[in-house]
Amino acid sequence: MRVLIVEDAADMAEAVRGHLHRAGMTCDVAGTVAAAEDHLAVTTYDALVLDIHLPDRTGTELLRDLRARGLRVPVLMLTALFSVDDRVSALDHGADDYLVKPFDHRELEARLRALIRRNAAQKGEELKLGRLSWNPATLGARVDDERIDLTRRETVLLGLLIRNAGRTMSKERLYEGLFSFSDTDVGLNAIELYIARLRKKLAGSGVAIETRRGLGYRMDTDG
Amino acid sequence: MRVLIVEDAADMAEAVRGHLHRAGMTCDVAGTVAAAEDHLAVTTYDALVLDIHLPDRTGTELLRDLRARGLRVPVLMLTALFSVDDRVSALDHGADDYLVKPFDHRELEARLRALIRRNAAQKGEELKLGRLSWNPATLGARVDDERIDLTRRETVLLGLLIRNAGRTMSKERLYEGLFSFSDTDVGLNAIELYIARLRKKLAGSGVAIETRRGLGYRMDTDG
DNA sequence: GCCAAGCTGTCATAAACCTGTCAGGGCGCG
DNA sequence: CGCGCCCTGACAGGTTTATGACAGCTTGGC
Repeated sequence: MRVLIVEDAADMAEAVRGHLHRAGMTCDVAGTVAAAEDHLAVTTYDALVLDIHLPDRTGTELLRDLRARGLRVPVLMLTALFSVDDRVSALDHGADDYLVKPFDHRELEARLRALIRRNAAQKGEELKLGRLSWNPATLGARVDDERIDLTRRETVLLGLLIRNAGRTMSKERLYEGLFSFSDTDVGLNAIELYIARLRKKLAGSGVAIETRRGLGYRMDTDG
Repeated sequence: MRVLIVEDAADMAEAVRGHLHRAGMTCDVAGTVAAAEDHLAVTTYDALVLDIHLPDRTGTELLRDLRARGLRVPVLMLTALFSVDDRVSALDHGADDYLVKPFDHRELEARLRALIRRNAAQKGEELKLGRLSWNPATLGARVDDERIDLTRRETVLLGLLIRNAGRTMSKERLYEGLFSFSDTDVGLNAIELYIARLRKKLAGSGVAIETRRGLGYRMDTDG
């Protein structure tokens, strides 16, 4: 769950970030459209929270550009105006939902979750590999019918690997998925650590995490 | 049991909310079709109580749209008119039941419960797990044949957990099911509290509520 | 109405355990 | 062989969860 918040009012942005973070989402903040585009060029997000009024350009313009480029990431617009025109305009430009300021943080969270879930549902659930299966909805992993308990980070890491089974994931890519920019100063070593822990818990599952020296890791059926 | 009340007369809406609340249901109120749609976009309800006459559009139109979208949530219509036409019209548009104002609140509650039960019946009744059983219709819980007394919130929480037995439910998800938007400022901590209380009452029932740190809670047979 | 009983949710404190660093050693590749 | 990358056990924080005590509200009985 990685979310980009595009909002120039620093206190507002921080408040939203705090709430979503507590809700288990990883958040980055951009104060301008330019900054937002920089983030988007580098990282893949599960959703955007987008203010309409920004210093350099309007959020609507950013949204239109994104859709023109074929990006289908869920977007929730924020607006200070309660006007049907604004709402229609936002939805016309490809927003998935909108919210009028001031809003209840729990409502923002709930709607965002709904958007992300809706989006994720289209991609299909319950991934399997060898005798291992993983369900992103229930956060459960099983080998045959026996459950394996994973911690939060292990769960995220397994998700990244199994969704890209057969492909080599660079350590940096995994790092990005696992930690947000605000997780200050976590060493790359942490990835190695979680790979090791995951390997231990996945022993005998018919699935292996191969090390590809200098390139990254690849999950695949073992043997 | 989460119910959305769509009614523009505030006093009427509040009265209904009060009664259903006392009957152990979690209620949200929407005064317009637009507001109702916003709620529906965010949350899943077990039933709708829908007035026909609303400020922006008619309840019938909302109902038709819902059915067109394939939503099969049980809907009980309220109408001030005693007219066979109105009744037929409502049922034609996909309402499951209707009630003519003024009505007895106990009747509303009974019919609503019947609708929910009918809907739940399709999904299978009387949930069992270990030596614990829970009846969604009567909201009663038993261990073997001995009844255990649960408070309202405990009942709702048990329902959420047992319906999703074996699945990890995030604290936020439980929170959504347990508290409505009008329960202002209830801390997430409250979930932990009710988990603790439920665990105490469920001791020796063969059922355990496991903590998955950072992820949520999971109910399952213990041992 | 009024009172008692019980349900609710907050707070503070303690416990549990997840996280990430470090360091020592292993292994592959040039 | 040597360098650099990777593995992994142990450990110190730090964050999340558990739980008892308490005050405000509701509810139901009288």
